[in-house]
Amino acid sequence: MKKFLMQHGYRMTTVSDGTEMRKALRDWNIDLLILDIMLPGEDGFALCRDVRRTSKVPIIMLTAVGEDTDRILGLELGADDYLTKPFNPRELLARIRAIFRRAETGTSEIVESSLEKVRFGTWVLNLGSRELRDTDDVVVHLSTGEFSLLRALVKHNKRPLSRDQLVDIVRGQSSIPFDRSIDIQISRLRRKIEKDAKNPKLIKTVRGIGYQFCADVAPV
Amino acid sequence: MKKFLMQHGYRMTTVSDGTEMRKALRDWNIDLLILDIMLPGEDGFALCRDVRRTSKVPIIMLTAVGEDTDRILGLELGADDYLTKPFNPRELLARIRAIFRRAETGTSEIVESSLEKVRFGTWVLNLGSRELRDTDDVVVHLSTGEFSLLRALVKHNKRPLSRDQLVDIVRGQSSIPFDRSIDIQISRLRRKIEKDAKNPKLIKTVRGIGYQFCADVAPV
DNA sequence: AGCAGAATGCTTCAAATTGTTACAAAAAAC
DNA sequence: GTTTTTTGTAACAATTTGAAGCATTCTGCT
Repeated sequence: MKKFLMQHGYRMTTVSDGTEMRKALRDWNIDLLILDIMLPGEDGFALCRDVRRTSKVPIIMLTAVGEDTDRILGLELGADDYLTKPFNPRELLARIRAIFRRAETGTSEIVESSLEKVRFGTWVLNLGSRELRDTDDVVVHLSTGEFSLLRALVKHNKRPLSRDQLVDIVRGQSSIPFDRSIDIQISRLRRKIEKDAKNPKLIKTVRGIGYQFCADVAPV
Repeated sequence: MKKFLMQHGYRMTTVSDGTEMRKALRDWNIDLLILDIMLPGEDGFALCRDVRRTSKVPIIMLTAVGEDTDRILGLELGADDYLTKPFNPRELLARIRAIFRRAETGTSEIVESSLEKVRFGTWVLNLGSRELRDTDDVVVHLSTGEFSLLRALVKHNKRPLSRDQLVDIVRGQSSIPFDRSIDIQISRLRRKIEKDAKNPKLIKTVRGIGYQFCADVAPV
């Protein structure tokens, strides 16, 4: 499964018990947790409830038993989805995508509405009114695409995003091979928000990966 | 199912085909859509894809066939979850709760019936008398179409609306291809309510999508 | 170092999208 | 029936965007 998902563009970390899981959650930026119910030591339900106490990371639970009660228990404990073994790997893929799509749309809307403005560097970005202002309150006009791109980068602050991911977020579709449009949008965005576009401090290039928003982002 | 869910505290509206569904989505603030695949006329997949084009409302799909491909198709088309008939009503309830937990929200949509007047920017819009006044109480005359358009935008405050949606709301019919009439109405509306029609602060264009009302809207 | 190949930056330009004006048709008011 | 208002069409202007292509930078290697 790890191999399959990595082939489809996800970075994976596998762990073998609850202790390792907690370590991984602490050491990495985990975006999604796939959790089996049958485990050595603590079972999946216990881990799920435990994770939910401190984190909102999406959880998909796997179970060999297709009992209704198990499904209900998992969902009540805070799992986001569940899958009965044996399952079609493509269905797992579809469910992962569904969760991430939700994370882009549904969840982020909440975050956005409660998190109306963010500050980074000398800028304040208003996510509701789509306005970017510097500390003197001067508005810098961003085109629709520039705003979308900046919003995506800021939202995934401190994480490198691949061009594919960015195209997906900004245009809502997967990119064609050799698509360079993101590079150009990045270039235009840098020209507007970087003091020195040659030495970008906010949007850095991660060679071989994509781009990463590096400044601290704070709610206003 | 309607009765069951209403007993558990949800308000429900049931419809019998795609046309009724679209009308309900337009006329109500729908928080969640439960969609059967087997339907008269367009099937659930078609409706799901169609809804996703314009809305992010969570969708749970129901199907009698437990085929993997069906599940995958539904999720790929933008459904948020999926349930095989026959199902335990409590599982449906658990999944509905899971979705609402993910999207714990008071949507920013204004409930029309309960609101007589709203304030945004320097304006107060009286939805009953259809009057727009500035802070000096000076009435700015809006034509029928302009008022409808403004009301639609304000109601779906902070969400981009496509031209199709807007035509649909304003004229009650779907638009012909390449209909630019909304653009012109937007232009006329901006001339009346924006301080600087060249740099709109209230009604912004979302390229490739439509228009979005960006100002904060508060009940008066 | 120096070099080749790959990845990224950026300019130019054309296509697509959107904004706006002028004017005519349609509707409403008188 | 006439006048006024509203609305849509056509046309053109402005903006935004992405493709092509070359320049630049980076990486691994000698």
